[in-house]
Amino acid sequence: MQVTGTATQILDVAQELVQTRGYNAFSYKDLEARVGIRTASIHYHFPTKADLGTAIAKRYRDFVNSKFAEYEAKEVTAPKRLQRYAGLLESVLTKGNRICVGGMLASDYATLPLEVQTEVSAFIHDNERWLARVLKEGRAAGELAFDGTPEVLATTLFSALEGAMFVARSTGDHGRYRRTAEWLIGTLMSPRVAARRR
Amino acid sequence: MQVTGTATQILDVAQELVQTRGYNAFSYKDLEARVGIRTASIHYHFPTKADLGTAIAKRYRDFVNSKFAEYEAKEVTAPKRLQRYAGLLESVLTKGNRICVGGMLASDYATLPLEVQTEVSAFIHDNERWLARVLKEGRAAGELAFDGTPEVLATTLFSALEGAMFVARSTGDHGRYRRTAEWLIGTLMSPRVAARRR
DNA sequence: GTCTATAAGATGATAGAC
DNA sequence: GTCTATCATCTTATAGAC
Repeated sequence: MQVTGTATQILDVAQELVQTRGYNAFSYKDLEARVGIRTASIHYHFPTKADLGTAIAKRYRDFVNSKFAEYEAKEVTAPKRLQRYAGLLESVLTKGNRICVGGMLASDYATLPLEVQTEVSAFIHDNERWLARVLKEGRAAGELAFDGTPEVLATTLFSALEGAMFVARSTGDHGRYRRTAEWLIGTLMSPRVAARRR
Repeated sequence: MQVTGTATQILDVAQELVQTRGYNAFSYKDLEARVGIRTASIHYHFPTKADLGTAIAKRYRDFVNSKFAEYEAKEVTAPKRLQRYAGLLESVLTKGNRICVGGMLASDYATLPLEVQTEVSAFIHDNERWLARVLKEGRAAGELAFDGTPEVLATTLFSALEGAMFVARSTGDHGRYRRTAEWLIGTLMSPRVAARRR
């Protein structure tokens, strides 16, 4: 049985609409039927759309950050941690053709309220920072081999996976996401690349 | 001195708004002041927003396809052709913080009129097909070295560059795009060719 | 907390005059 | 081709009753 509070229900529904349609393509009216209360009542919980957008972005960032902690606790090697990360985004894509909240809001960036923009920038920063750390440790441990700095590769990985979600959705081919993720991680583990570095 | 027709002017302004704000975040009203005619007049040229969106997408796809031909004519090696391609998107980003029309519309995909969706899918297909061909020929010529199929790497490259545009814009750091592009192309270049470049 | 009622403005589009 | 006028609807709220 669902014991979820109204505010959480609103966030759940609104987040799904952000992920499928984008920030500018959903309205309080869209939430009405799905949540089961009137738009005026939704405004009670989230006075403005900026408040709602900020809450969605903050909650999602917290969620992903908690996944980082989980992957570090459960997986010992860098390749496994990267696979978990790629798998997280893949599950988002698979579950209702959704896009990562961070990636979708990044596409809406120019039109977002300032507070939401700040959250989006922070989300990207969190992701890239974690990826860079995993990459750095993985290279130090000899589990990964790559040229350049962990930071550059981190932003490349993040960009590629987020972009792949859009591409997969627009081509109706989720396999495109999976193959992109596998190529990226596979290349980082490749002996050929390892050999090149010596 | 005039030269540019009204329809073209409308397309120019509307395209810029698509690239900066997205399909759902601009209106005929936004075009009014910038084009210098009333919304009713814009409806004369493009009866519905779907017509306008389709025209923007088609024209942009033609433009990019013409660039493919140009790069093949002007550049002989695969790395150079890829650098030109990455440079094209970089110029889009640098010129007014714009996003590639294809990438931005891919982010709006679920809310697009069917005709525009079809154009977006075709745009992605065109880009991936050209990239796959360049990659395949480059590997055959010994200019590039990579694991996996040209097709998988093509979709990875496209996803990464499109994603990097969003990331660059949301972080206010265009350098992120450039470094991503350089890492990707640099990684593909064989040790032999890479050594020759120094 | 949720409702009805209402508001001001935006939006996509059409009719008909010039 | 461009205009004014008008439209039905949507959007983001706010006020006040229950």
